[in-house]
Amino acid sequence: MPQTEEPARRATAAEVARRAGVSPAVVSYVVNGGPRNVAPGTAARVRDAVRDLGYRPNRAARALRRGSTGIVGLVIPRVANPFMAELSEAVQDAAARRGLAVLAAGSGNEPDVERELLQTLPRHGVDGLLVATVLGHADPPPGTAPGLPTVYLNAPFPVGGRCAVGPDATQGARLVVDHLLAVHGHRSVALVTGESGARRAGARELGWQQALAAYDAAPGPVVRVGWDRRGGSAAVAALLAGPQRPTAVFATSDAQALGVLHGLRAAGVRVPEDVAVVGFDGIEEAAYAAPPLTTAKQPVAAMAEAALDALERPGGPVEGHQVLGLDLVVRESCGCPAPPD
Amino acid sequence: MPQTEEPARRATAAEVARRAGVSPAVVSYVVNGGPRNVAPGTAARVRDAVRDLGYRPNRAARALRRGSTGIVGLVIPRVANPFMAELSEAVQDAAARRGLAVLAAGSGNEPDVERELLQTLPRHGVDGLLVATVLGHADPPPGTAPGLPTVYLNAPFPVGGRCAVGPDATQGARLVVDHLLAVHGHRSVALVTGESGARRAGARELGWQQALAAYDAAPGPVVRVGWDRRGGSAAVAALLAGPQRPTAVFATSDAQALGVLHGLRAAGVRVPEDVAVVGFDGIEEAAYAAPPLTTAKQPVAAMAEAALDALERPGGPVEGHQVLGLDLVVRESCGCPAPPD
DNA sequence: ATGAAAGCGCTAACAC
DNA sequence: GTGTTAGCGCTTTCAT
Repeated sequence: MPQTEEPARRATAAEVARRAGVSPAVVSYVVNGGPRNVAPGTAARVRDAVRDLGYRPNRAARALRRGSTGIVGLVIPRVANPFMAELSEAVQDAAARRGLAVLAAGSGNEPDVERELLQTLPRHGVDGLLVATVLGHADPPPGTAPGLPTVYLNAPFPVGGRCAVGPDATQGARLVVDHLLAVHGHRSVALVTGESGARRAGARELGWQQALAAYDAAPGPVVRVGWDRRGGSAAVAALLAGPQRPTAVFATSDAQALGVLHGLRAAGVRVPEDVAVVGFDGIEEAAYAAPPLTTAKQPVAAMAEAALDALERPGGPVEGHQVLGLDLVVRESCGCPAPPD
Repeated sequence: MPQTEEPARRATAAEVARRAGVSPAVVSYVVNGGPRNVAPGTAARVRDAVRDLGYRPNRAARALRRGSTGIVGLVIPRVANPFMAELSEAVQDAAARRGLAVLAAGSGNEPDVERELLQTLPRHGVDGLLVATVLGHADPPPGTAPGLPTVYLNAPFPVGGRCAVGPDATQGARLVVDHLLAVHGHRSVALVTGESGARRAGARELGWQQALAAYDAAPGPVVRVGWDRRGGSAAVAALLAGPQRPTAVFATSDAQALGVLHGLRAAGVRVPEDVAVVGFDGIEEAAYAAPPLTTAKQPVAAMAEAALDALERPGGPVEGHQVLGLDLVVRESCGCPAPPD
């Protein structure tokens, strides 16, 4: 066992100070790089002592004293929702770059649970809160602890009186639907989207309408289902039952689009030959669908950065709505050819 | 604005005490239900004051005093890994039931980052650590902070000197491969698994070998690739290139299996007609693959519960390895018929 | 049954 | 440039 045995009990700043022959204040100055200067020699002695003792500042004490913990809370519907998982990862990465840790909590899509999370997370001493809802952001938004910096993430619309960042959902929707119309000549494009009432559906729905309008195409059938794969799968019956079957489908989330693909396959309908399908989100899974899904990719990394920027802004996040553009990712489900090997 | 305006600054125990006409000690007794008794009338007054003031104990102060935070750390490779997302969700749910919060951090599959996380997470004041690696658990395991309760999650093998809980990976692998052999009569089953050196591959590989041996079938080709979809996809070339093409493929993760499906489709090979494919993990996505994937479902909820039980055990987690069984989930990729509608 | 008071470990204002 | 010291808000021992 050549390994140096670390002390079971953690060293305190006072112990470091004693060992370095200085006062605890100086230890603090050195560890935190301020607020007062320390002579180079002294600082070196302190750093040695810190190393020798394996000293790590006690987070709780620091938090108590400073009133901040270096932890941000993240409220999402479900981590197992693939898009939310990718967004979470982006948030974690961005947070890690800033020396912040992320306390994530899933609401299970339950507004009540979400409301409760907004109460309990602050109790865990988070410095700020990132709230990403699928259900759509109610107006007024559910109250977060007053005084706790909060930014709404993945918000397609402004959130009354709050700071929000999100995708330019209308632009993204227009992008994929326009592709269907312009490149593949579709004129009957169905919409598969979330339960009505969710404001989030609105922005994507609007993009679909706008794209259609630009080509003088009448809106195809609209079917409202859950935001997940199961919802998309369930939508297929309605899609196929209508008087005239649409030639293309725009699903407002990739999960729904994947469900649509699944349902279509079970029904023996070929994609893209019989019906073209496009999604929205740009999750990794979409690239591995059969056929690979054409979709609009959300700028998750940029959204995460923007949200943390807003959260860390001195003076707190400022009311407003920052939207980021999406990119079109063309694959085969729209009817485009597979890329040459 | 009928809403009661909450005070911007949080109420302290002292304020509650003043309002209830008692001492801070009594507030603590009431809030924590101990360690001393309080007269019912007094307790009621305190509870009223707590409600009126919207009092929430300051976590940092409590943590400082008690030396525990109610936060457990979770180290995973990537949240965007679908299986890890489902495992995370299970951990979060189980933790929430116990009043614990989860601080999750992804290592991006980098052993160095993981080692670093094991150092930094404790600094954030977590009470315990759950470590779930894909890379396989090195022996000896990377050192966590001494004295910090740690349990290895998703560990298919015992972790030297540590507490570990994981799937009975060998049994799970046997389950799916046996299905291929017994029900569908395959005798040439290829293995798609992770980079060699990862001990985790071993358990699943062993199950494959055992199932084959039980039927006197020779081991099919083995191809080692990354644990993700891309790995599975990349494995296809090797699978198809061999002297005699296997009639079935066992991929040791669903992600790999999904990649195999993708690669096979691109190569124009039909599943299950030309080649059967089975996976391992039981992620939601598998149900929506084309064709829907037959797989072994990991008991994520039970593993999460077991891990937290171990973590919370008075006296700390105890060395050992607890394995939980998997269930066979039969779908179409093995050659079984689609369930009647 | 209740209160007074010490102190968890750290930071930063203030004194030298 | 460095030391002294007063708390941050809470829990809990000890005294009443």
